[in-house]
Amino acid sequence: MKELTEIQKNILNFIIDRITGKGLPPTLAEVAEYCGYQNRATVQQHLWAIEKKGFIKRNPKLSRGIELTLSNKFFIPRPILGEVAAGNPLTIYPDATDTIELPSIAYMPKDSFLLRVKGDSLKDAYIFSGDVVIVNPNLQPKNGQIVVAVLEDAAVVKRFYKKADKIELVSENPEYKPILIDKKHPNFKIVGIVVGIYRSMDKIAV
Amino acid sequence: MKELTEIQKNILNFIIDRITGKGLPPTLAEVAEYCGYQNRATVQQHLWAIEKKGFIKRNPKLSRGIELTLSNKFFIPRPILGEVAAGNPLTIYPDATDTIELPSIAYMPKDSFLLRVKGDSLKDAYIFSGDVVIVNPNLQPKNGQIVVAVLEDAAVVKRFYKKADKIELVSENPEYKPILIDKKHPNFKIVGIVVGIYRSMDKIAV
DNA sequence: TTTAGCACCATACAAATGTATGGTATTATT
DNA sequence: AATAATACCATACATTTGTATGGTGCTAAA
Repeated sequence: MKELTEIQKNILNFIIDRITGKGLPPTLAEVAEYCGYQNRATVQQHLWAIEKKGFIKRNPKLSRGIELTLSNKFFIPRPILGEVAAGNPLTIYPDATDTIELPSIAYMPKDSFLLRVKGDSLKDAYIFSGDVVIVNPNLQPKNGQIVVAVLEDAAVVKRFYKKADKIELVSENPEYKPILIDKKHPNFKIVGIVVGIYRSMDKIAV
Repeated sequence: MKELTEIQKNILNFIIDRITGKGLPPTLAEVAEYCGYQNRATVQQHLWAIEKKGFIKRNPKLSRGIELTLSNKFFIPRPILGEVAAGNPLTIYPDATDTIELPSIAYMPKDSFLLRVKGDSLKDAYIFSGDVVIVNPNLQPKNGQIVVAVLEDAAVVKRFYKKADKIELVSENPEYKPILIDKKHPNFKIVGIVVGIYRSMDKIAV
């Protein structure tokens, strides 16, 4: 399978976003608008190139007839934004560091993103180093939910508990002590809520 | 939510089939063809009725702009083939016993299927009761991989090890003893390999 | 008896959609 | 120097698509 150019990658990612987000492949016009093109013929040519390289399949004459052919449609490559500490904080990298083949059954709400967990402070919540967590930034955290938070420019994954005027972030692992943060702490922000985890088994298989 | 008529149910099922099967909602013309109608206006009226009763949402002017609003527009109930024992064997039921809320974008690949794990014999492999495992029946098992096997009409999830003339299926949990099976055992079959697990977090959140 | 809902039909129309053709410019390879 | 691939543009065309309007029966409720 040949490599895609940067522009082709960009278009393919847009198509994947639409399919996994809205559940609806885009029309040529929608791709053109996203890319800022003045016509659909340019998109047509890009799609033809992407199809020739084997990443999509087009159903001729059919509106929105773009299918993904990635690994049998079962897995969709998605960027991992960075690594997040379950134990001690780590920085979230601004650019994607890695990609994972995420199963298409995994629920990816709009705007949500992936982080790979490092450390074992959540092992009693059955989340382990190497697991990929799906983070939804559009939800309000409830007590007991597992959240991703940024504290002093570093990210942590912990259980969230709301107290009178403070927020408590606790690890399941008793080795790590709970963190207490004032609600008005300037360098604290809830990034999102962990809505699911995915683990590929080939890491474990010998 | 009002009841649908038989015809409306039929159309809604066709729409769900298309979305979950092909990943593409149908056009009015495709529904009309499926129903044997001579025109799209009839479909339009049916869709209007189905939308009025709250089962779908239409995006005006947008081709294939039919969204499902069942429980949450992201999720569609899908059958789980059965429960599979990580500890003691359980039968795989021929009919769906339960449904999992899968994203509406979920194309299930032709042969793969889902099983919900019951029991704790795999807890040292970090698979827990309630997790959904993704099973691929088209792979040859390698030593150390986690497989789904049928033994005497019951299914188990265990680690696979190939011996000289026998197959050993072991649990991670020492409470359960390894199973040794002759390769030519008549009522033994490897169903597939666990390629991944998916866990929705709202089960765990308090 | 009137009204409402259901289940179709036919026809018409503007906009959207995929496709086709031909053009320009840049870059990398041969 | 020639060729191919990439990355756009403009214009045109036949279908497809969603929508609108109006009509015919039928059935059940008010």
